[in-house]
Amino acid sequence: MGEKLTAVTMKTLANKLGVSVTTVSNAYSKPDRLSSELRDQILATAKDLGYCGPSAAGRALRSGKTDVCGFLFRGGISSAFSDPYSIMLLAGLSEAVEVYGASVLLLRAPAADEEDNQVVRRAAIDALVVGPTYGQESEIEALRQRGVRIVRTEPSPEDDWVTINDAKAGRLVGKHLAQLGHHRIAVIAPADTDEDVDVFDYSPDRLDSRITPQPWETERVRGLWEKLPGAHLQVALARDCTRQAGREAAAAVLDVQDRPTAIVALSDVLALGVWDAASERGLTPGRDISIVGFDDIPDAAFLGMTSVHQPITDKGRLIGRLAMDPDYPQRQITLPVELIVRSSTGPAPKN
Amino acid sequence: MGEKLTAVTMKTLANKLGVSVTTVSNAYSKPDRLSSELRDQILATAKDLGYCGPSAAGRALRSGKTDVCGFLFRGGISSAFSDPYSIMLLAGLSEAVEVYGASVLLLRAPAADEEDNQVVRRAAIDALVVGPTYGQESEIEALRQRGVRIVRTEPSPEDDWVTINDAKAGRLVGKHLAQLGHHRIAVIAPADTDEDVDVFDYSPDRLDSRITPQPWETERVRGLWEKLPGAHLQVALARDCTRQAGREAAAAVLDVQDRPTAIVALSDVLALGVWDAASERGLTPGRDISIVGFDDIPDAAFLGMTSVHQPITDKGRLIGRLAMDPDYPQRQITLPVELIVRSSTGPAPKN
DNA sequence: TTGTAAGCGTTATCAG
DNA sequence: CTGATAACGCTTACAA
Repeated sequence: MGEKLTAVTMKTLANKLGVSVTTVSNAYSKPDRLSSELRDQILATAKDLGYCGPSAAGRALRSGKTDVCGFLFRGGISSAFSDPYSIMLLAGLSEAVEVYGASVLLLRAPAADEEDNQVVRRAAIDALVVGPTYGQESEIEALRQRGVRIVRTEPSPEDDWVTINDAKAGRLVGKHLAQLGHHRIAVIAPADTDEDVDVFDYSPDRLDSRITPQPWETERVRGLWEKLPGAHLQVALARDCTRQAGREAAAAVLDVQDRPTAIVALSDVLALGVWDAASERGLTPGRDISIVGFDDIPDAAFLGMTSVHQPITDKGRLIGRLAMDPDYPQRQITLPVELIVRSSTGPAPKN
Repeated sequence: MGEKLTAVTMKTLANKLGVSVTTVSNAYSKPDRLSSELRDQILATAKDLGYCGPSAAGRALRSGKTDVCGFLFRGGISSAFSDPYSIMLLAGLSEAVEVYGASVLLLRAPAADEEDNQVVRRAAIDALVVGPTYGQESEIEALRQRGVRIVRTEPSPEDDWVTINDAKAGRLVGKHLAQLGHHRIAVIAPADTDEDVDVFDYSPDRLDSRITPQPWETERVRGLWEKLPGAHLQVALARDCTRQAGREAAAAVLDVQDRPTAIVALSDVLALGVWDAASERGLTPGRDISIVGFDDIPDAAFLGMTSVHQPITDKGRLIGRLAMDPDYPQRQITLPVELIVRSSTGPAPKN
């Protein structure tokens, strides 16, 4: 008994050394404001007493800085981890954020029907990275009012963003397929719905009426359509953005009389599923059927997938810089895209 | 001018409503301590004034709780994101942690030569998840002293952990290969070094002398060895735990006179690289050469990889529970492993 | 059911 | 170069 279990704080150090708390604080955050001998002495006693640096909470409360960058996931976190795109983005983001001595906090966006999500609102963060817009923006608004810097992956008037030109990406694919003589084309789009695979002839309105497409989806299809005048463009909705869903959606357009000669998946993960479906039917990609994806993820590149490359990791890095550095000059950035032609596309088979 | 830009706090609300700060606080954290009318009124004015809930910093400072679970990455964050194992673990972890209203903070473990990493020490977290032990444990020690709960993926006397029996996993593979009549076997192990691929005959000491293997590596090889008495066991070191590194390491053991009839990669990512290397040489896995991996990740399963399954996502979930719930009864858990035989293994070719 | 007062650990400000 | 003092926004005893 009589055992004193007080936490070691700056005060403890200050008392022990006969200096003020301010000086101890300065030893950590403002090294140039005290003699280096005193600083060394303070750091040494800190190690002695088992003091492990300024507490994040105290620091955050007083200075408002947390050195944490939030990353908001749409829907379940698991979905984000099953998508190489998110993961590569996250990798780049973490890398950049690290340079500023900060870390990344994973935040799950509340579902549209959730009242108000305390988890996101309460987050102690300096900046928040937001992916494709999701229904409920109120949490983001709340954070913005608290002074949290918002960085997006899609254009937004009031926030910073790093994006690509999705319409152009679509056009690159459209042009490529037109040159190869494709006329019957199917688009596989993620629907984020629980319903069965749905197939319909494309028109902008009809797409909007079936799902609430995210801007990048709308834009990609629009660009594609623009370069394929007169083509027969179908859309098949995939349950979600996974390989398996892509496979199922592809099955729906492949198992019919006049199957398309080319399938465009709105992301490479889906395209991999398309590849699976084609292979299972004895179709060789690039010869019997052309397959195109977007994003150019390694797994797809490895197989020889023709895809629209975007610098995902660089995008993440840039987002990280914008998030952590308020003085970074360019705050709304469009990154280049490029069509990488590989073996999965070829001339439309004549039959 | 004269514009007052004060942050909206509980005090603002309290003044506006003529109640005390305590009551406002209770409206958020202890709803049963005030009448529901008053609570509703408070929440309404909060929305009015644009108050977005208790600030994490204040809360953390006063109560000590942050509702954040740290996840410590070995080496660069990028490496963790390139490994499906880490990603699946993280997915399970996030899922569980979310249930407790908490989020996950990604922390990069400092390199062995870094003095003291403020980023990890300062982290405002309730619990820390630590993967395979890395050299410098002092950061972890510091956090433990601050009352941060430590959960590991490998057995540790003083902390909580969730692990698998790696030796048993190795034995399952050894037994399987023995039954198939394999005698010349190569093991691909990740070395985390920049040196060239190194190949040597296995013995426990020799492995330790070449690299500093992590416990799970040592155990897996030991188990394997145990069930393969008299076999010729080689070890090839891969640069890191990536598909490409696995491919390079496999090349080194395949391009020789008496190549092994079976290759055991210590993780499925490496095994995929082995598969690549074999295919490039016209060898069909399961017929011309047997390939076995560990972890049973989807990409490998898809190809037909024989692998030791471990419930990675469940492991993550369990770790999350241990991290967030101090009262969870079982605190040191070993999860089952199971050999899944697929097409990548077959009888040793006689030649 | 509500209020009062103290203090969590830090940093900003200003004075020596 | 160093120090005293006052917040930062919240929760927690305890008191009413």
